[in-house]
Amino acid sequence: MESFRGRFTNKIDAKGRVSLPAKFRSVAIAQGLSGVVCFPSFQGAFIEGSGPRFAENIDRMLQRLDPFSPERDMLASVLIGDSAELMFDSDGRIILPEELRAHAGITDEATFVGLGEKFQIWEPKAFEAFRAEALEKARAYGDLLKSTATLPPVGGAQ
Amino acid sequence: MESFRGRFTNKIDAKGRVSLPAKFRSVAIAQGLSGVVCFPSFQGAFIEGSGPRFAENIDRMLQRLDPFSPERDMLASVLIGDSAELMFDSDGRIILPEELRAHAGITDEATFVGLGEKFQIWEPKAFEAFRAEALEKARAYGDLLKSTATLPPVGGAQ
DNA sequence: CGTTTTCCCATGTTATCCCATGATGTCCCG
DNA sequence: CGGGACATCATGGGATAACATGGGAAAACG
Repeated sequence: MESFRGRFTNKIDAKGRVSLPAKFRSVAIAQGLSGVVCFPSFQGAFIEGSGPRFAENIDRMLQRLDPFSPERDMLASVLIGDSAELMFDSDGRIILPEELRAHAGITDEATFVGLGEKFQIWEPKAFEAFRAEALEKARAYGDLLKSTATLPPVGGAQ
Repeated sequence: MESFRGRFTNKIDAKGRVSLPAKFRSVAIAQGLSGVVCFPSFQGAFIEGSGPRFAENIDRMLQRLDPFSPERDMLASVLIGDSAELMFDSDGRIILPEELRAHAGITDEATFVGLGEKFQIWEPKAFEAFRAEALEKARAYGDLLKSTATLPPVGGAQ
């Protein structure tokens, strides 16, 4: 499988370990890493995650900027300094660092949501709320879809 | 791991020793040096650090400048003259020279921030302030990435 | 010689490895 | 079509290794 797909809620044990869903695991491994790269979203209270390929793309984009420019340093300290490469153990589990758990309000359970080339990790109830809201707004935004259908595509989702 | 990633705050002991984060250590060793190269930033009160690879890259960048220009001399005096190759001891610790600590205002704790090919060393509170600013500006700077990218947006779409 | 640096060891904490269990799902064969 | 053997997976626990940190002793330096 080549992209992160589906939704899974797993428990976090006393040691802070949580199983990365097996299907996500195989995506990361197919990209050449026995682990995933995670960082706090600056869009909301959840964690962004991806395989090494997406993470390397970010690195490469940053390297196009001048190596000592303030812009590069600021972007990198947010995108890389706040990120963590989480290798899974022999059973496919990862440990979410304290800062990431705090950012997402995660305590004893985590919801993994596949989004294609990347995925998100949510506190389960927070995700439910987000999803309900998204569903509600989708109705209102439905018009937008029609109206943009004839326009060139934007950056967004996949 | 091939690039410096994540953020770690370690203590400086009475002898001036501080552990280089284990993950940074393995990056440097993978580049062929049991140590790191550090020099004062000319952008602010923090220390720049890297493995040997990026350090050699800096040399190359300097060599492209006019050899007798004052600009080149000034850059070189900071990037090379003020730089130090800090080898880690048998436990993976380094000693930050007095001038570097003074430049960054570091006393008893140091925050290591991975930025990909290089990293920075900050006084913890100073970094917190910088990070708050960086987070604020990251969205604006995000355009820099998008415009240079043939790739999907980084911030996390929604 | 006294000061600083380097090496070695001790310790507590945290992460990692290894094995066990139960639950679920898959496949094969009757 | 049904049932059971087997694989996969999430989860838990104990043992082990890695790491950050502190301190002492030996070595280098001026």
